[in-house]
Amino acid sequence: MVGDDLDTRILDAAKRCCEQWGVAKVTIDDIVAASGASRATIYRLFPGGKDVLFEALRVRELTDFFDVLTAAVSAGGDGDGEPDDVESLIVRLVTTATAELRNDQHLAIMLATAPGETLGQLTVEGLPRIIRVAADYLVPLVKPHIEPLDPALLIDLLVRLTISYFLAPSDLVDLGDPRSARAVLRPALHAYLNGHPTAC
Amino acid sequence: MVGDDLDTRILDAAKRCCEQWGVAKVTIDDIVAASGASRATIYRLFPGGKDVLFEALRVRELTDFFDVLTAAVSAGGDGDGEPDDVESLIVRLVTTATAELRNDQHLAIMLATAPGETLGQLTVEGLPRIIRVAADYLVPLVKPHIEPLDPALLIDLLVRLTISYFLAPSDLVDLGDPRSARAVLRPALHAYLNGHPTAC
DNA sequence: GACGCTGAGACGGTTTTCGTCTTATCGTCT
DNA sequence: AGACGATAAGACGAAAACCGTCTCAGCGTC
Repeated sequence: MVGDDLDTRILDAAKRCCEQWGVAKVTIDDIVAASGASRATIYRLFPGGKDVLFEALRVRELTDFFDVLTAAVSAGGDGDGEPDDVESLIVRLVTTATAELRNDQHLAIMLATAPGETLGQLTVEGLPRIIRVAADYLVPLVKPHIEPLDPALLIDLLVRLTISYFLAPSDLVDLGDPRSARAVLRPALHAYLNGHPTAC
Repeated sequence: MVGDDLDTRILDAAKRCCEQWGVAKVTIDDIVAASGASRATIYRLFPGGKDVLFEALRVRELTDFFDVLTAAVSAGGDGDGEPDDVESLIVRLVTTATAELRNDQHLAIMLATAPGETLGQLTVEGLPRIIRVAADYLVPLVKPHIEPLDPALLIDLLVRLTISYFLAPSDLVDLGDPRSARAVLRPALHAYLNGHPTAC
């Protein structure tokens, strides 16, 4: 932790400050105090101040998330020689992502201490980026299985569903459970693959 | 909750703000927004601003605490006709107070989100007031049993012990457990009653 | 209708925060 | 050793946030 890069140290400090006070209440000086870096250094590494810094933090959190997700999904291929069918791949993506969200300590704290800010990042301002990064990571994974259809649309849909069921769990569906996830996704997925993208 | 007194509404709002951001980061405008009261009203009810307001909040929390404590201890008198011996009374006080501290949701949140501030209120700046209020409530309870000794000294001691064991539980003592509490308190109590206030 | 209480918010003064800049220190490379 | 880049510390003026007070309008009560 101590020997990390300077920018990592600063982002970690910003993350801690965030958890304590919420983005809105954190000042650059708080991050200076928490990171041990000097004000000048912070502005050199993140020119633009708080906005740029927290933007960088969000990007890092997001890529970390998808690094873990893709690693877990790739490693978890059952036989790991023969690729599974699309449906199994999708189910594994969704269930793993759901589990990762539910285990995310930082996210839980942020939702508890600054629900407004955090919900915004998950559902409004932040959603386009989430979908973009998700596409970067996951399109290559699913594309070979569903060509020639557009994989980006599928990912877009899955991201929205996963986040919605994470934020507001349903009595009828549990996307953390492979059985339930498969039951929900199968019809939509087949419709999609047969050229009838789900209504909406 | 809505029909409460204005000052109660404002103090409740201040409490919520506190839990979210810690006293240091809360502004009058935050409390205005959270309470629905206007800035003018807040300054009229708490002339002096944030300091006075949070002071009032601490006093309220404190008196609430001891209201609950004395009610529980009084009601919990085993036969409730014949008064117990001093030792049993003291043990009941300490165990009940410990349980109340451990169940205090607000206190737990404050200790988690603003440990520095909160610890200060429990151990340094705030301790004199805690002891003073404790004395107001508890001296009448114990005085009849230990006259002609000074009950204030005993209360002072018990407050400090209870807070210390709450903040830093020991492997050897559990002041939430009557058996353990009695074992710890009996020797000190007897020494005190026999005119040898515990060394220190 | 007069009166008191309250919410809304304007206002100037103060404090905090920002973003830049300078200086001193430290480690590294030559 | 000496030059150099990176960094911590913190000074500085400008901008923003915050404070405490004040006015005013709305609303219920007498």
